[in-house]
Amino acid sequence: MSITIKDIANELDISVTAVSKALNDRKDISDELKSKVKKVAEEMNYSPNTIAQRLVNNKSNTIGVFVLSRQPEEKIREEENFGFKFLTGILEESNKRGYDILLFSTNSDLIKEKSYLKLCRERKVEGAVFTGLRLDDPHLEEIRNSEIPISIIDTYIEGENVGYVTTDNEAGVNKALNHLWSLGHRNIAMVNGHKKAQISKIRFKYFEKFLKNRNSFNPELVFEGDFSMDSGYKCAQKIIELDKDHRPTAIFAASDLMAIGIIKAFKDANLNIPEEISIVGFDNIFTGEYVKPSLTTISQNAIEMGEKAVEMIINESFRSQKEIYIKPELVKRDSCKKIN
Amino acid sequence: MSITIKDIANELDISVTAVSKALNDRKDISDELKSKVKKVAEEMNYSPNTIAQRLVNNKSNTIGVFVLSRQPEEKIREEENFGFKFLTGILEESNKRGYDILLFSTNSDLIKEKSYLKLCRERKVEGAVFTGLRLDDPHLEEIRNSEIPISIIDTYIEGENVGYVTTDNEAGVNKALNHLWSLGHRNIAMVNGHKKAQISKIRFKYFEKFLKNRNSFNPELVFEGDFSMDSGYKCAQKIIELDKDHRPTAIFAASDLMAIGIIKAFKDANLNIPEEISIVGFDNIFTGEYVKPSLTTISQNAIEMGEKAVEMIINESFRSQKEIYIKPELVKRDSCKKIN
DNA sequence: TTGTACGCGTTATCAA
DNA sequence: TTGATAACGCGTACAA
Repeated sequence: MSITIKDIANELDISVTAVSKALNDRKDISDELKSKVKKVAEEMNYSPNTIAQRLVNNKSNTIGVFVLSRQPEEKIREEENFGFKFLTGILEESNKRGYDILLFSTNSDLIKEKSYLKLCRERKVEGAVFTGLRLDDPHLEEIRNSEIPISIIDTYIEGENVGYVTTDNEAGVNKALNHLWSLGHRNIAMVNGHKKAQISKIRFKYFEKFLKNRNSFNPELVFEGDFSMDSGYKCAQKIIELDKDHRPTAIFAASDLMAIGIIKAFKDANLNIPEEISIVGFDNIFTGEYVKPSLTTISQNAIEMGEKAVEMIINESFRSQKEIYIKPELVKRDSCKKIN
Repeated sequence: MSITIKDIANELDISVTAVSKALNDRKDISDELKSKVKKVAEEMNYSPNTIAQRLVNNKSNTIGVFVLSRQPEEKIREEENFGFKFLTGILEESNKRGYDILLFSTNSDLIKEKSYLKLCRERKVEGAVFTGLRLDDPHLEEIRNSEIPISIIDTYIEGENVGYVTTDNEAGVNKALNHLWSLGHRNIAMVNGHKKAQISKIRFKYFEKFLKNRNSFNPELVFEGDFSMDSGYKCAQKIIELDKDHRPTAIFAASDLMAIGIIKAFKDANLNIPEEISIVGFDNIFTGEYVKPSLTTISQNAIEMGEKAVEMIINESFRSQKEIYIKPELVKRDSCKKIN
């Protein structure tokens, strides 16, 4: 049994009210008593019971976080989990502001039998952050109607209490394609993520727009992966099978993992990169710098995205701004080459 | 204001006690009432208030997790954070067993002004998992004397309620060195982590033992890094500066990040790997497969380590076993070569 | 300035 | 089988 304010009150032979007030530095209590109480509390190694405080204050000071996996679940054990990148920002921002982070896993029974929102409501979290939310998630409608403030990274959902933090995908796609275009590429393929991720649709939209504006869009050069390395590899194989005439000179991949898979496939087919084909990825994961050739990519500031997601929930003024776009950067490395 | 059992009681004109019992499937209540209550609860979209439940049951069902950074803090934003690997295991195991995960960040003010244990006590967590705990941590003594069950990944601390989960470092070091030894290497250097990490000391101990047993230990070939890539790079520079006669033919690095830094340094000095020198890392991070040459390394099963850390806390029988060693594997890739 | 009494939402005890 | 009451630890009107 731990020490409570009652124990302190008994020790000093005063009321629990006095102790509570003293510990909370209320001004309707003498400095003398304050210091006496604090001293004894210290001596007795008292820790306030947050649970009781939360109950009486009707405030949990907690934010729920759902790190779902963008990639297929069976692969997150091997590959870099991009979702955790956001977590760094989420964590620091929350703790800095005095909020606890309650973290939920993807494939727990918890989530399978209870909805995200039920988990949140039961714990009285004051907000929730989602990463990796898919469009075929069974609880989407519920999120839309949430009475709890929610911010979702990389998935836009219309809803009173739902905010959106994402990379400025239009800027990102344009930076990638501008880079390729300026290198002379006119025949550009896209290896996209799966359709269950909204960013796939969005990135495709801007991809299409960019090339259509330049009369260079070819729907046959759009391939669907699932963000994983494997899927990139498989899409690349299809590209390799194309007639030399129809083969694109460059590929824009919607994730670095897929880009790495693509590089692998080309290597396995004894085709050199960037000589045979140029590749641009998306994410700027750590590994991208170390593949051969090193990967040109669009860098997402995942940590800042995590921070903003939290800010949006906590900060009232922020909540009026329900869409936040983080600027991406083009990271030039060696997987692209000027066309001759 | 959310719905409480009181609201349900009013609605049905019965007592809150009856509602509570019905919702908890107590057997001293009629099936008829049970189903009636459950139906109404459903209709009213009732969610139990976990906070109140926890207060009255005096059970938080929560585990605290501290992901501290093994690498220097300023680098975790760029480099792969190995700590998050453990998190996957911790999360799934906890949620599976019905426990919530409360996650704390490294450099929050929270941790700076309050001790880890104070944070835990206030929140009444039933156990805590630490990763990346350093030997110069100011709260070490407090952890040792913790009244709350604690499991620490990769740092052994003697203490009534303190458990230890780690890779079997002796096996790991031996696998690495046996591999090099069998390739003919006799002049082997070590690039270790900083001394603030216990695994550094342990890995060094077995490194020394292995080579002393074979009369091949040379203390001048032991270098101290800090697990980061930079530090590996710098240690490698020192090795490169050595006379050709004294230069080792192989390096064992205590982390893959350092190993990658080493590879970089050698490349920058126009020295080929594995021709000039063989390298074995530790961790098996994702990137290791993609550096050139790909990195031979000792694979840690971080996910299993996370799971065990949680099991140890929750499972009573497990807690009697306070040390758990997870088997590492040698992953042979291209950074080692037979000596001629 | 201090203390009494009540309530937060829930469960447990015991009486009806 | 059901319900009144107390309790968990704390904060807060309001009274003293």
